[in-house]
Amino acid sequence: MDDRTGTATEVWHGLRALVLERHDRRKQVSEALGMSFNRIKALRRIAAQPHTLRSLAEYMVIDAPYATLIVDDLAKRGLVERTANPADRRSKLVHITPRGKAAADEANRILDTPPEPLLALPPEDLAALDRIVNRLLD
Amino acid sequence: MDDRTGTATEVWHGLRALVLERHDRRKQVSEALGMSFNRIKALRRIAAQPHTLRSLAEYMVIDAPYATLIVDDLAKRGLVERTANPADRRSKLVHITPRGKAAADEANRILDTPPEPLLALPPEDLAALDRIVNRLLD
DNA sequence: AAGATTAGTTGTACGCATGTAAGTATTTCC
DNA sequence: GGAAATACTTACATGCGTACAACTAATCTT
Repeated sequence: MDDRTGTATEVWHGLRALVLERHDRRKQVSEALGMSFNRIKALRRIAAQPHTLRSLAEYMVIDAPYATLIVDDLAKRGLVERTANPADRRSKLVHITPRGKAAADEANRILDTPPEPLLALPPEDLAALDRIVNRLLD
Repeated sequence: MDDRTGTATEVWHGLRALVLERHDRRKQVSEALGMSFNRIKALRRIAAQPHTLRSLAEYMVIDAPYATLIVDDLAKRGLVERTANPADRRSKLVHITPRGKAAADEANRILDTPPEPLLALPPEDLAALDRIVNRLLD
């Protein structure tokens, strides 16, 4: 392993530690909303835009029966609703309810709040990080 | 939200996307080793150094019965062994076997390999990222 | 030495994630 | 118009993660 790969490995290790260990909020948000993280993931997705069960399943990388089960659960909680899809009467559009929107907002608030050390970074470091992360996502 | 917080939020979002979505290897490593990610986490920890069940449970943030279950499973696979703890005969030391070490190495190889975009970064960006990530971990 | 504490195990229970099979309604393809 | 494909649902099975109660063995406290 050359020096370059060594540094990259160290950086990758650090990034994983930050996101998966040091500042993981998945348990916190699950407890706050009283549902599994997978339910929350589906809820946030539906809050962003209505989905058919099929497109939701694709996004979540789950099978159709499990998508049905998750939407059933969210609907039972009053957070989403199934409506007819005018474009294809086989499928149904799942969209967010006001209560669901509030719950999704709360989840996003918890998940998206940057960790304190990130806010404490010198402005030039934060700017550099922003630029580099965006490059990595390209 | 001021500009600073806005940038930090965007960065945090990007970091989460990189680690949790774009380059998540947890499923891959689970399939490669034929065991759940939690088993692999315990295996890697024991490979790094022997642990009592108690210290393993503490590290994993699980309760004692589940620690017993995980170690039972790893032992059944021939990856770890329980030995007497000379310092305290109530407890047992769980240490890695040669086969377990090989499995842990394989898991680490998969998990620690930096994503391609990280390796493709200009050297000065990689160095800056290394410095900033280490600062975030302080 | 007796009682309290600690380490580990066993059993039991429940929710969640995942997969498979089978069925209905609707649409698409020929 | 009939066959095939698609969207969704229902039912069932299994492994995993989490929690709690009860138990044994060893150690610590006083």
